[in-house]
Amino acid sequence: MLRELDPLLHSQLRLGIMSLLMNAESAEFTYLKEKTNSTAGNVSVQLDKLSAAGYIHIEKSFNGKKPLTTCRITKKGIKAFEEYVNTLKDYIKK
Amino acid sequence: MLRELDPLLHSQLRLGIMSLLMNAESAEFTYLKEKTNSTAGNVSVQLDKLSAAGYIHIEKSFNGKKPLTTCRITKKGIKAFEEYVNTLKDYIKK
DNA sequence: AGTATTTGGTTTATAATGTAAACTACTTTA
DNA sequence: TAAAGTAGTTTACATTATAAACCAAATACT
Repeated sequence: MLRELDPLLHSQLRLGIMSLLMNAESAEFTYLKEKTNSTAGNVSVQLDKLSAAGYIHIEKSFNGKKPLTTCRITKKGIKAFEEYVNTLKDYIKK
Repeated sequence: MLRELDPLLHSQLRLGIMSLLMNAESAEFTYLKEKTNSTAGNVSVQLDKLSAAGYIHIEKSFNGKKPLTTCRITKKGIKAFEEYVNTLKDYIKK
């Protein structure tokens, strides 16, 4: 029987963000927005959800006078991502 | 930049159904319902969507007097599934 | 100097989607 | 013959994703 896929990760944009954060020590808001080819509003909402779940850590600071949002994946986030990938493999294997 | 994931396939239940159909010549409604651990209503709706997209072919017949719904993946469905998996790999690779 | 425009976001409203509950039709069992 | 089971479909609701609208500050025009 097929196992459940973590609904928080099974969303194109959130999965994309998590994927990028798995491969970088940290990433800025604008970088995530560009790489996922998404809108600022959508990225903002999804970052909040990932943060609320404890999957990422968000730090808000300033680059001179411009706001700067930096994101990092947490240990919990890494574990969740890896579990998601393991479960997913059952779905996509031939 | 991350590519788009076919939204028709990026749904737990539809992906599960397609995964099962990729690995079987055909499958009955009740089999799909059990393997995906889903409800009949949900399976019915998602089968219709996959069928409307031309990803599967649905045949309705009778097993004696009981209705029997049999599903088969189409060439288009196989292609879409394979493309989905290829795109997805960019998301889940480290 | 005043006013567009851009940057870097957040909040909110809407559209789309998934899901289960309710229903249909027929069959089997008590 | 009434109740329960099988095999689904339809419909209504709740969740979700997404973009539009908005905010605050900085920079660029004229």
